[in-house]
Amino acid sequence: MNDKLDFILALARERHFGRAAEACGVTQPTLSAGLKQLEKQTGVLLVNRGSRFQSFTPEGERMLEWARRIVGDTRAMHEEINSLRRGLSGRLRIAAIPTALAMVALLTTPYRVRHPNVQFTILSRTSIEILGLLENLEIDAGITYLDNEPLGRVNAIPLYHERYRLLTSAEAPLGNREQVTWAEVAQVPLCLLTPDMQNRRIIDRLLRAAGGESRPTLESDSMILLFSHVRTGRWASVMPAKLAETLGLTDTLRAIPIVEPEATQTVGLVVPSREPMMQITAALVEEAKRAAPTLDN
Amino acid sequence: MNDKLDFILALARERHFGRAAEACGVTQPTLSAGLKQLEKQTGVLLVNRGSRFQSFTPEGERMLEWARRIVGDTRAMHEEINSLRRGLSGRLRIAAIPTALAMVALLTTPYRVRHPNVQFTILSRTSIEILGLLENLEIDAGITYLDNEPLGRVNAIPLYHERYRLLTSAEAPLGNREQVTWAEVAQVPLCLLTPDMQNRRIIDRLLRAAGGESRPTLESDSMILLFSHVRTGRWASVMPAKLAETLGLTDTLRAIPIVEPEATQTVGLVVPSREPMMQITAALVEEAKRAAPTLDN
DNA sequence: ATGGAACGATAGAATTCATCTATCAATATG
DNA sequence: CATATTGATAGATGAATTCTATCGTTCCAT
Repeated sequence: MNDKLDFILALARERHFGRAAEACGVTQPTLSAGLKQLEKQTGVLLVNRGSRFQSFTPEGERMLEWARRIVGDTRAMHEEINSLRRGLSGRLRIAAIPTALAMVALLTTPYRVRHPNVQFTILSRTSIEILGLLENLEIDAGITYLDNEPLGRVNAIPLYHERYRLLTSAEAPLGNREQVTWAEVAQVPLCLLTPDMQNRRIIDRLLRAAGGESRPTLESDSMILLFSHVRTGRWASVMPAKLAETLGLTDTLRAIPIVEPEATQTVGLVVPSREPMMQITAALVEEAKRAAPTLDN
Repeated sequence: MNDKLDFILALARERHFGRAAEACGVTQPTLSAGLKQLEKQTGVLLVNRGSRFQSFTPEGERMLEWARRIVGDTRAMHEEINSLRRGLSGRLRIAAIPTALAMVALLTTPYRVRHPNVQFTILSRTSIEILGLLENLEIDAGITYLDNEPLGRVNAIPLYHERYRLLTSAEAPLGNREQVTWAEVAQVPLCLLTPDMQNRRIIDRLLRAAGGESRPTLESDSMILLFSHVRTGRWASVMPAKLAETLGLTDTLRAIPIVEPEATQTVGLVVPSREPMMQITAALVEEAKRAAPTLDN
């Protein structure tokens, strides 16, 4: 009867019977029947439905909470038993904000040395999406901003402080400066992430605080796209220092510190706060604690 | 697949396939098949068996840990969903040490006023057994000594301090005293609990510390039996003050404080330390916290 | 209004899965 | 050495799950 809990988790994710069924690898009538069975067993309506999925009832919400925990524990159990047999193995699912993607390798590389049988899935997501995925057990860990959004029921391990650089060609206006102010940056046409990204919202906030306005010439949800534009020498962008370094600077491409204020954002690892942790996740937390001191130059 | 976890819990309790099967309400082959299925699924041997149950493998022990948690959470989930519908209901299973049995009513009575639909099962057990039952989810809460045994993964709520009285007829030797010493008590023939009870071991320890020896004339595992003997006026016993009061004193039956030292033992409620608690258990904890200040005169 | 698409519920058939009874082999016990 | 106990195995039965196919609503665009 406990495997039906997968159904209600999937339904919470998809908010759609058909898609939830597909996600569970069953047909839609099967999922419908499973939910109906849960409802019959508890004697309570779990889902408000009228020709389509509407919402969970309060009882459904509570069951959802428990289901997350129980399903998570069940997975953790199997994972741990497996580990006892042949060391840490399985697939570690991570989601990171785009600006942090470049540094994920600094965690995964030493991780892989220690635990060669673990496979990785790494997704690029917004900070909000990351928290949702964590909540729904669709990922094991996230890398995101720790300061702004309320994080929910997760453990956070700070990794480094994001510092901002104006990324621009040496020939462009401001291109020869040792540092620039946010007020000056506000005057430059920029390539920035789309507004659903927290990085963009942070930069917008800093620009506004400096009396400027954010009117980016170009928006994208891909850092690679932004960077490739800047690299032509005809565009400019604001990027975290670490990312700019990773992507590579040239003589003509400069990353100029932005001051007044010298803003920083804490970026860190977030994992579900469950006791005990899945070993595969615990090992990542270990790696993060090991790496953190060396990251923050 | 998750309902098979019941099997391994039962097997841990009974250490016997047949009895475990009976406890689960299935036949022995069913339980055997269920375990074999778990082993096939995880690919690990869980139980060492050679013509009979021997032990769990390390992997089995780990799965046992998880199974306790998962099964407990599953129960808690159903219980909570039920509560949302028609208030707190279900059966609250408590085990208490014999000397604390009399005061259980001080918790259950106000509990019942607040939650009339909850039924009770109350068992008399030794302190050791109580911890085992808690561990195996066979009871929801225990009432036992908090000071001595290591408690394990439980939350403890102190209720009161047990103080000791010599229970004896007024005509007997020492019967006219306002207080007696442990050394004096050691000289009297006593009715005491059997040595598997912690209360007995505590008293033995106190008697020995006073230079005496414990040679009780009569042993029993039932407080009622002890008390009924004392009541005849021809026997004496050492009992917690609270218990003596509850059972009722008469002109000829006196409860004399024992000093040098004036020993006390903390008695309290213990519940599984799981987050969140089952509501039915949480309500008992509330009751305990409410009652505790008024209990310790 | 009306036709069509999307969504979830329902019915009935096929099949898988769990459980039972009966029995066996191995081991412990006297 | 005889017997009882314990857990594994085999085959039959029955229950439960899942599937395919279809239906009734609702929503939306024409």
